[in-house]
Amino acid sequence: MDSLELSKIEALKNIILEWFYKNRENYSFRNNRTPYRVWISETILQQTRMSAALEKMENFFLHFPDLNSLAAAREEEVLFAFKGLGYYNRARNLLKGAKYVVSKYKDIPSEYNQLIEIPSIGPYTASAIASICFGKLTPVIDGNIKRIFARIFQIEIEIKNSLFLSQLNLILLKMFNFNILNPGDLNEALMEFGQKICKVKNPQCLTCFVQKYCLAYKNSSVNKLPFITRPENKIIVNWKLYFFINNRKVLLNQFNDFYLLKNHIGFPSIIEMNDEKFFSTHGDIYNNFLSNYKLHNFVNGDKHTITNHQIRFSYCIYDLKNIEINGEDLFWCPFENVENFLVSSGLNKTWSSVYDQIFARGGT
DNA sequence: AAGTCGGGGAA
DNA sequence: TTCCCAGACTT
Repeated sequence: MDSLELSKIEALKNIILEWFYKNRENYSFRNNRTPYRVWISETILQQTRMSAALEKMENFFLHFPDLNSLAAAREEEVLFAFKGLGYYNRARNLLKGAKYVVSKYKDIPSEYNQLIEIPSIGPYTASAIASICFGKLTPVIDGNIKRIFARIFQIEIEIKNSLFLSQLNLILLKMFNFNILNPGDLNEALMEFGQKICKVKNPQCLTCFVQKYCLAYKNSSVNKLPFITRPENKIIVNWKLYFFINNRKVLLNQFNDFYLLKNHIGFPSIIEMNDEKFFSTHGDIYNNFLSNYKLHNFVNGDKHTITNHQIRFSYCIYDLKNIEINGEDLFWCPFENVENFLVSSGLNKTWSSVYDQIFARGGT
């Protein structure tokens, strides 16, 4: 039985690798594969669609072409290079990681056990760097890998269950235990197979070259696998924004411990959800406006999603001419520079439409 | 072990 | 509308 399993795993490995070498995409991040570039590209790809990641990756490398330039950066610069990508702690942790590597190693180490100690690098990224850059036999586990093996081997266990992971690791251990010339290629082949053929929706089973090995196909359970528990419904959030205008400048607010987008720069805000309220600032602006926000007329703006929050933006515009502002977390910013401070897509979208309105009525 | 953290493309 | 993606970190 075990020998049958082994020969099946070896056949799978060979057939997927063969497909990969004929059909692999020429993604830009596959050029010039230094450990630094692999680290950054794999981090940007986390939980991010390929097309979106590809656009932003080159921009990041333009700002920070190598380890030392990243390690020397300010956090706001790194955050801004991550503009629109989401999960912004990835950016902060990249900076922490770069500083850590520079101080401890000077360059990125080659062993999995060293890599995983680096901030921002978890099991997936450590395995990716070790295999792609250093030829280590470290299988990566991402959503693709979980899906294709759950299907091929009919693993009917919820993917967050540790039992699922142990079964998957057993298979991967066998697959990566053969004489493999380039384990990095195998990792990428498995992921690309999941991305292009064994897709979440509309898997290409009828023409799939793995079909005869696939238990889920045999048992018509492809669309039921893998087992994934659905997250709860999104929390409805009302996010009220104040746009204070004065002489073609708008008042920006450094969020500190706000409810969402912590440490981002935005506009003075109130977040309402159920019976809870959160205020983005607590100085004069809070006393004169935010504390009595229900007296003001807010106009509905865009909808936006942040992880498990469904956000409804609304806003009002005030001319704050001749009013002094106190608060270390507040500052005036010329209209044309605002987009250099906003990182989140939701705030960018809202500012863009508000700016258009102000411009349409002649500016302020 | 469970909760947190963005955004957008596809169906 | 709903789903979920080349995950890591905190609690």
